[in-house]
Amino acid sequence: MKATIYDVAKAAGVSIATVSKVVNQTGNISGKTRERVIHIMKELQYQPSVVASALTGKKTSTFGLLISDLANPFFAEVARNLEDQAQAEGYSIVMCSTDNKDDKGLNYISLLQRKQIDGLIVACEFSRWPLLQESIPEGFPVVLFSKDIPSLSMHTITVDDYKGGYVAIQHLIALGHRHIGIVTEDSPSGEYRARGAKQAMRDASIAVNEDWIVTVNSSLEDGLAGAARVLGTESRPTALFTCNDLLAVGSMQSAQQLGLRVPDDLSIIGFDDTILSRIVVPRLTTILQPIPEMAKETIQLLLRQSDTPDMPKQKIMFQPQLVEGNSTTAVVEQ
Amino acid sequence: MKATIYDVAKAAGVSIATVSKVVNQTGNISGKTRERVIHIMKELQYQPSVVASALTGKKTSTFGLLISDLANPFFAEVARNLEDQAQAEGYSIVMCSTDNKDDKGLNYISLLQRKQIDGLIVACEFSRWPLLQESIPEGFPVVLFSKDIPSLSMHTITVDDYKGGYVAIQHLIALGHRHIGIVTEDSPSGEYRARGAKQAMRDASIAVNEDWIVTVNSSLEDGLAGAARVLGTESRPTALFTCNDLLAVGSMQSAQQLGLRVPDDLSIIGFDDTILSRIVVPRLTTILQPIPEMAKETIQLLLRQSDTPDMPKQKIMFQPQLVEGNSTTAVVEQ
DNA sequence: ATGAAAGCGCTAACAG
DNA sequence: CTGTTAGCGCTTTCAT
Repeated sequence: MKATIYDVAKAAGVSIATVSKVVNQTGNISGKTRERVIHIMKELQYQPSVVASALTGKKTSTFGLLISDLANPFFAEVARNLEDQAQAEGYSIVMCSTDNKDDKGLNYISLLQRKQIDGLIVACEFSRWPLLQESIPEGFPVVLFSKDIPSLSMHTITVDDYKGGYVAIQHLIALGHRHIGIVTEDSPSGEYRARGAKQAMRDASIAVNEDWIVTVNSSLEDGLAGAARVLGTESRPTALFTCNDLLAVGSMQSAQQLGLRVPDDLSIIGFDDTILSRIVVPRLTTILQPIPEMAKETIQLLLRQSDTPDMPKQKIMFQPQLVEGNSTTAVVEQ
Repeated sequence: MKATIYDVAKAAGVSIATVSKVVNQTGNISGKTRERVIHIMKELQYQPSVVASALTGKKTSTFGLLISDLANPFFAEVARNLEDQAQAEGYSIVMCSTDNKDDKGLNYISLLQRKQIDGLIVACEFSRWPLLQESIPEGFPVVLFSKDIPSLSMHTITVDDYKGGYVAIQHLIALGHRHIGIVTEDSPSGEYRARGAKQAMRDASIAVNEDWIVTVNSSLEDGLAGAARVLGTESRPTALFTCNDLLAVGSMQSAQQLGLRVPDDLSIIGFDDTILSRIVVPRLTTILQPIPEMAKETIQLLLRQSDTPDMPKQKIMFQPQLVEGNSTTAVVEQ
């Protein structure tokens, strides 16, 4: 059987209160007894039970993560970084893929609460966001990761999607492109990105051609099909901005199928800078989200909420960053 | 405050034992009282505390997963599938990336034990495997996922790596290749795969050219560099078998840099069938691991171990499967 | 500086 | 069919 605090107390000839104090470094314990207790603990390989201590109102040192799909490279990277940061603070993370289904998400939330997690990171979509808000007790530590739902009163870590879209287009414009298409995803961040993109075009007095703007789901196939719709138009654009890397890769494949060379015949710029962008040839030009920093801030925000339950809600927005690959190039003068 | 079993009992005018019984569907409770209690539970939004019940010796309904690197697409997919299967059984998973570092792994194991997880899935490497064995109590549910360490007495779920390598080479041979290189990873499964590959060559009376066999770490760059070493030889092979998809992609890039077209000048076959293989052009021919089935069996094995602690150790080996992409083609007669 | 004792929320005999 | 009660392993006053 595993050793308990009683076993240690008995073997050390002290009370369990004393053992508890040396474990938690609380109260006043003489150097001698501390030594002795510590020695015995080693000997017995005593491991304090998180479960028991959680029952007395202490932390479980566990966070929950609701994520769209762990198998998606972008989210996998997010999960990995969150875990690293949590681990550095002595926390572990229970990860839950919701596929952006409200009921799955709500089920997980209820389950995680029963498990008494110390905080929740939401990195998935909800079709009815208020449900989320309702199912979480007031004052419970939560951070919305990488999505900003203005109607929700919650701490939020995002990248500036609008700016990201804007920067992407600026890059294309700087390369001389005047005919730009957009393949966007049907999601809040997708919208922001597209909106920023359009604004950049307007600010440069470039016509926004609605025929060159398509909204699709987020899969390779959708990217391929979406790009095909744009590229199949009579007068196709010379450059394409896609709202994420997966769509960008799909678009590259579409271009190839149509006999268009990237970047010579068509420049493509993606978003996220996932591993995919490094895999494809040519290396994708894309907009990077500073995931490590965002993850760090997320964990810190969660931690701070535990100490300060009624902390004013923060929205922290990180700046996206252009990563130049080889999928974009200067437009060739006709 | 959250409602406890006492609140429910009081509101329903029964004892906590009764409430406990209706919650756990144990004992005999009259229909009427059950109804009433259930009603009150809803009203109070009562959520039984997993922590408290775990303290009385019940399960935490939580598994731990030690994985090399969640951000790696292959492992991300493994994690996702494990989580799905666990979720279907009412379990959640705490995920821990170890980067294959022994100390990280051991730390996690100790932490997870303190959290009283019900089982552990090990999907990472250890340089000193016995450490693993030692740090886990006899009879504690564990499954080794996708790695077979013969010296360890543990339940194991693997794919037949040897066979996978064998099949890969058979495929190349069937296409007429007689000059085959291997880019393998420095890991147990990598070795099995390479070994199977060599055997297939011998069985077909094909010379195994050691100059065409390189062992590298597992990264895109390593794949690129490794392939370059092989392809740079005086008389390069017409086909390459790489021990995983990442290395395959790296090899494709190397081929491209050398001006070799895939598959016309060089056939490449990978291993794992990750998302990467679907991303690249041409679509990678690769050897698939049936991850969903493996994940399912893993969870079941964990579950069964809880019921039958002294269950005889099983090693379940799944069959790999060839997925034909466009990165391999018949060798052109000179 | 140390210990006794009362809980934390729940389960499981054991009574009734 | 329902309730009483003794823990589960730990934390935390409050005494000593």
